[in-house]
Amino acid sequence: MSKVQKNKKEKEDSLYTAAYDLFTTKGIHNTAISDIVKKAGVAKGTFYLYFKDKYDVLDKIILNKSTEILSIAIKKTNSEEFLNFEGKLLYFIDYIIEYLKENKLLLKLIYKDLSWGVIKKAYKDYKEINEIFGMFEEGFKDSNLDKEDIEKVLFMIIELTGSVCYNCIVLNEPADIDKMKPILFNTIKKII
Amino acid sequence: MSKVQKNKKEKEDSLYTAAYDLFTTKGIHNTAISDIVKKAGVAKGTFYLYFKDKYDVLDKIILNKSTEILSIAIKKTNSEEFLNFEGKLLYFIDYIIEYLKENKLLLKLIYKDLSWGVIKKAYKDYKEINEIFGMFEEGFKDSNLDKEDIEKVLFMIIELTGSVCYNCIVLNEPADIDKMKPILFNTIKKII
Amino acid sequence: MSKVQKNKKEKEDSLYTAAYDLFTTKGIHNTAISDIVKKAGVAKGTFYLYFKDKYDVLDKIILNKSTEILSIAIKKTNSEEFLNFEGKLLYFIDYIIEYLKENKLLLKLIYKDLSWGVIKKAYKDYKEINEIFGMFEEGFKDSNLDKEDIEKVLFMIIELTGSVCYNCIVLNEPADIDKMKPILFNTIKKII
Amino acid sequence: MSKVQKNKKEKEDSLYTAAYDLFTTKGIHNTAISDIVKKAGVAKGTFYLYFKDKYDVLDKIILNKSTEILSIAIKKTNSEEFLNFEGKLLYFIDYIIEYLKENKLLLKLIYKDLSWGVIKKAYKDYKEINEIFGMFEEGFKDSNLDKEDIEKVLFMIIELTGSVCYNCIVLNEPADIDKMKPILFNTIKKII
DNA sequence: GATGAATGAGCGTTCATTCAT
DNA sequence: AATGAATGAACGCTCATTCAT
Repeated sequence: MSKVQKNKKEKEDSLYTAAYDLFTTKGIHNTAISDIVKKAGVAKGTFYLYFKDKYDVLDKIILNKSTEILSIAIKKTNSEEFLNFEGKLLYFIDYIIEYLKENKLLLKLIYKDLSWGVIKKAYKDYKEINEIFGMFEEGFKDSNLDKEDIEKVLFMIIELTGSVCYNCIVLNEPADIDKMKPILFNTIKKII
Repeated sequence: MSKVQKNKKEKEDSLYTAAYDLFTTKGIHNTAISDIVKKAGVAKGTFYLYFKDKYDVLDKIILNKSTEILSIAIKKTNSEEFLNFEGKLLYFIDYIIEYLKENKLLLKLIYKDLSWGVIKKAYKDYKEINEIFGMFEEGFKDSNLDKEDIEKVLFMIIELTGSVCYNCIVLNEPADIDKMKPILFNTIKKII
Repeated sequence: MSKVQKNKKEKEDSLYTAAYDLFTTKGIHNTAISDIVKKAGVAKGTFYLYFKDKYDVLDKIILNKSTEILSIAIKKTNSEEFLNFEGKLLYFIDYIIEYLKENKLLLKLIYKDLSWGVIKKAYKDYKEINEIFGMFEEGFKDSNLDKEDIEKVLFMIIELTGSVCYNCIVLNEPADIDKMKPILFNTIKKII
Repeated sequence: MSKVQKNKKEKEDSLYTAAYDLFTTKGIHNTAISDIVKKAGVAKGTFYLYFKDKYDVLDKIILNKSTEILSIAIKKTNSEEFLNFEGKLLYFIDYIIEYLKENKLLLKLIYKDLSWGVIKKAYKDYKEINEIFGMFEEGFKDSNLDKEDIEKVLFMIIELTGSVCYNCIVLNEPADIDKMKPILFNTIKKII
């Protein structure tokens, strides 16, 4: 990588980092582009060399972070041995919950704008996300559900888990995440 | 009600209506207070006699509309006869889904800011919402779940239904709501 | 006029005056709205209560000033006695030339954006401008030209006079206005 | 011409062409230097190797194009035979009008900034433009006008023609150019 | 209670210009 | 000679909020 290329990468990265820090601490609404560039230590115009507007950075951050989490979780899950699919899935979900428990601000940021569409996009572009679908299909191979229905069940489990995480971790409603987990896991067991 | 009081009520109502119309059609972000007062046909200063700011109206609208929907649904459900609790619950949920299907813009508006906290608040203040909890507790009376756990299950069913409605009706992801319904109902059956 | 109305008029007038002064001295391109409001002694937002943007004030200034000049000139001309139409027309034109000679900056400002369309607009709205057309038609009543052709001749005389004024007074090209006048007048005599 | 010099010429030409295209289609105000270089396919810095700023290219374009038109018109006129000076002059003017009728965008671009000064400059530098003055002086040799007055008459005819072209072709005011032509030609006949 | 003119901080965005490569 | 990433002053414009009437 040339010196110029390296410098560009550094600027872009510092903008990402600054935006992420401000979005999570001050909120998206309260973060101005001038705040981001000030924190990143670059000129205002530089921002527009890399991003269209505030929501452009946000979208890219959400996609990156979401993919990162799922990627780590699936990698970790695949490195372990399980008796059955149920155990594997619950381990995977538990890993994500524990991760988000430690990254409350990240959870707050990504949940509101994380949609099934984003996940589907990541699924196409990233090998690791693809593996989640693979794991899920494998787990359901003995059932009489077709591929589309399996996807719908996965969608519901993800949405349910996401909702529970957001409400319990961020809002502490209706209960603490640790108190909620057994019920959630029980529910997921019933679903699959 | 005196003439003055009636006039006040009219102004407040016109502000509510104008705000609701603009929020649903133009979006919250793109609606300014000046837009609301122009549409409502009142002076700018008048807005501040009734509301703190834009988000104050929004919160009140969400609370009102949410309560209204749930209230209608529970009233309708109570006017019918059912063989068992499962049938009753699914009828109740189906009614809400069908309602939101017809009111896509409303769904879009309330979902993003509808939290368990709002529902809990409505539950304390409105008789009809209270009945939903009553119906649910009644349905679980034979199980060995305590009151808190029952509430958690209800919470999950509501969150799951809300997520499915938002994704399928507003975003059409991962499938049309009518294609998703059987899976959702099946899942709810498994949960209870 | 109420106090509020008077105050509004004052603000608008001060914006007009400030804009005119800056446009003529610094040029349109080099005048920012912040300059105008600073000079006018009002807040930035106040500008937008009265005008759409910089070019909105400009258009209105051009229309006002143009109408004003023509209005004064026709009034003055009508107060004098003439042997024939030719004398009357040349007096009218001479009056305008002398006026613009004393108001070089105004000439510079209005010429570039003064079009026949603006004059036609003023002709419909202002009684005095209308009289110019009347005077012209009266002068041509013995010719065999129809109304439309008379208008075309008037148009050419105005354009020619305007061009000569701008070039000779503002740019001093190809000669001083006083040296050019005889040729211009001679030409106009030939035209009518 | 060396390869390097050829390359330089190519770059400069592509900048001219790009600027001309953008000025005529998007307008001068709405064309940024970044637009020009993008269209020309050169780097931003390269622009400054050839031009001072946006108005530098503009001035050069106006001078080039104006000279080009006049040059073609005089060449064409000189290749024809005429009974008298009047016929020759009107042919010359008509040629220019027809040319501008087909090049509305060019007319729009050059008119606003085309001054007698530009023509005088071209007259000194370009042989063909010089011939126009020659033709004119030749045509007036029997009158008792001195050289300076002849120039003034020429100036007025050019300004009048220019005004009529701009208003009738670009703005369609006060009439279509073809409807205006007879009156214009008649007027010019009267002037000379 | 109701008004709406006035405010001005603050926003996103542009773009001519520079200069190390 | 050519590049194009970086700059940052400057801009137009918005809009929540105030307050004299």
